[in-house]
Amino acid sequence: MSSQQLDPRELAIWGAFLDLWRVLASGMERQLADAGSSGADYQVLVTLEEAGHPLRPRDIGNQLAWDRSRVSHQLRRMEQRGLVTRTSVEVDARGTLVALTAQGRQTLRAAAPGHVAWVRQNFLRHLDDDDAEVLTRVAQQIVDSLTRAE
Amino acid sequence: MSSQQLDPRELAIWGAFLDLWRVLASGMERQLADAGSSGADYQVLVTLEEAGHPLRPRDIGNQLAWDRSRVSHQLRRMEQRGLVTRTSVEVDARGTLVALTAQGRQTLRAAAPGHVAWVRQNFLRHLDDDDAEVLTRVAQQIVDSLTRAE
DNA sequence: CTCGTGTGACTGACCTGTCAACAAGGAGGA
DNA sequence: TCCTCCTTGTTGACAGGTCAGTCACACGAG
Repeated sequence: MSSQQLDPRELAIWGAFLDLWRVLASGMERQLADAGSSGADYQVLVTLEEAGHPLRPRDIGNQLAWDRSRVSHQLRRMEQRGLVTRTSVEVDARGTLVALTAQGRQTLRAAAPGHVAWVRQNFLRHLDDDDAEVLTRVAQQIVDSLTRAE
Repeated sequence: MSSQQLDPRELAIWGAFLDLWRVLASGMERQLADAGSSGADYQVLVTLEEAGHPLRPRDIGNQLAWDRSRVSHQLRRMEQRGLVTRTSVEVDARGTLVALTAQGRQTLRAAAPGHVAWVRQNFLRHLDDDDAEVLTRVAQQIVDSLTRAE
């Protein structure tokens, strides 16, 4: 029942999931690279575009569940590449406002359709309604459980 | 049918999966760090232990689906930390043999039970037989599809 | 034999992510 | 006011990963 090793049935499930994880991660990253972006850049760009207005690093971090340090490093790199700007004008003197540049918006527009098509083609297409229900329910349950446990 | 955005139903599925991915990755990495290891170290240690004898970097790479460069960097770091040794004695003069050290074996023994328990507690526990069947089937199908497409 | 091609492994440059430390600004109570 | 504590954001050091380039060797065709 609780040995030191996963039994074959457990291993088949967990191994299949790990393989899925690996090929989806590398495939998605490759697709975004072909479109001139990257996973991290894309997530930040989408977050800013959907908000419709400049955001503080804190809000980006909350949205993506990234820690402050990661957000800061990522924004510095994206600023150097001309995708976003940071301005310190703010009510809270600690704060920074991060805004999309024209180039950032254009990078997002160039990458988004291919990304959406990739997700449909390589993930959603393989799920019928019942599969999708199972996957969504299980995923939410695991996320809830792990999030509450923190 | 094929708009530029994911519709709400698609987004619920894909978003749930991305969240699952994120919490499992960070949780698993944290658990292994608490046990004195890391995801990359652990995979290499398990591969070597299960083989039961020293392996060549090529074989480790094939087993884990890592490229040669990644394997080489990882082994260099693990050798510096005393987890493995590399010896150049070999029939094929290009080859290297990678072996576990006592410390490597001990690190694995210290990490394995907690890792297995973590996978059961945070992943397998949430899947009944039907869920597991759906997940395994879908994962294999997606992996096959993406692997063949390379 | 030797030439060409493929394989095994390493390295350096560079990008990404985590952690710990830090600086500096708010916010509230004694 | 002053003290304390929390929040925001940055940075440096480091582990991890990808990519391109390099070197040595293996091996079959001719």
